[in-house]
Amino acid sequence: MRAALLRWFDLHKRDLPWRGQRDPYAIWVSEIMLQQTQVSTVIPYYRRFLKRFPTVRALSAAALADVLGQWKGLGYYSRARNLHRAAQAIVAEHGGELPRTAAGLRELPGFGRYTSGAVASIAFGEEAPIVDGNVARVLSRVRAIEGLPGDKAREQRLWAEAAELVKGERPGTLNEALMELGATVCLPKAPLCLLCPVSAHCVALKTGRVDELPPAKVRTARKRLELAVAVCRRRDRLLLARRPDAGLFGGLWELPTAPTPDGLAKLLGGTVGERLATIERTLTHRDLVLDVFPLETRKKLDRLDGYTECRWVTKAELEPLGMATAMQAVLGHAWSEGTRG
DNA sequence: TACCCGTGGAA
DNA sequence: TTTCCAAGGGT
Repeated sequence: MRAALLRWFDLHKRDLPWRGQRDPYAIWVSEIMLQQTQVSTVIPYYRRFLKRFPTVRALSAAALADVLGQWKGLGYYSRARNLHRAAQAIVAEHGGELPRTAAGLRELPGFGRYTSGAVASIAFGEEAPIVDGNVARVLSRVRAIEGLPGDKAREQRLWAEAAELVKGERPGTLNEALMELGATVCLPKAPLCLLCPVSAHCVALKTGRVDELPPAKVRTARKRLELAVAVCRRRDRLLLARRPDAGLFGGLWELPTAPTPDGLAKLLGGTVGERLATIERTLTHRDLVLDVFPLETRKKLDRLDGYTECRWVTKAELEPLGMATAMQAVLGHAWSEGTRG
């Protein structure tokens, strides 16, 4: 099975920008960006990021605000904060070089079990196993491993199988091959078993259970989160505020937000006008509803309760700030509203 | 352990 | 339109 995977990968692997070079830093960046994010989404971000921050030292010397600005729109922003923190730790404690083992990497922020194994195997050739969504699906089928995602016995079995499989020549390539197979052949629905290099080893195929393995994750219903957002303007500037580092949209900039319009008046003073727009966004676990209001106030507003800092910015100054996609949609309305009257 | 954290592609 | 879920980690 191992030989079949490697042979298949050598012939059929996609040509991706982080393949074909051994810079551990570049491999690391790609692994972080690819967490819960599809390849096609990552590619432009990866290129821009490596151009802007070409080395660990360059990243560690950058301001977090610039890193979050580069990450804008990619989601799961704690990844960017942890990447930056880890770069600083690598410079401060490891002479600017990534630790070369999974165990060493695991100590750094943002390196969990998967990412440590991925970087250690792909960049440094360690026989370190990985189990991501792709590998879990492939191994569930090939070995007919039962249980729901998250089930402890199932996870343990998957990691044990992955650990067994990675031993031997080219462990990093073997890991990449498993993921590539899951991403392009062993698909969640309607897998392409006729094209699969390991179909002869696949218990699920042999027993007609490909469609029932692995079982879908049980998902809880999304919660509705409705917020009032203030468009507070002075000449050609809007009032922006930066959220605390932890939690939803952590460390990102936004128009000041409160649970209700009254809450906005309390936060900013002044008078709330008629609703300008409502923006709805669906996140994995939330239905986000943003009601946008104009607000006029004469208060000084050089700081705001619940925010790390705030700033009056022009459209040009706003461009590089880290910001969630939902808030960028709100800003579209805010600027167009201003040019009208 | 259970829950939190974004976004977009695909069917 | 809705649902799934993607190279997961932190708390």
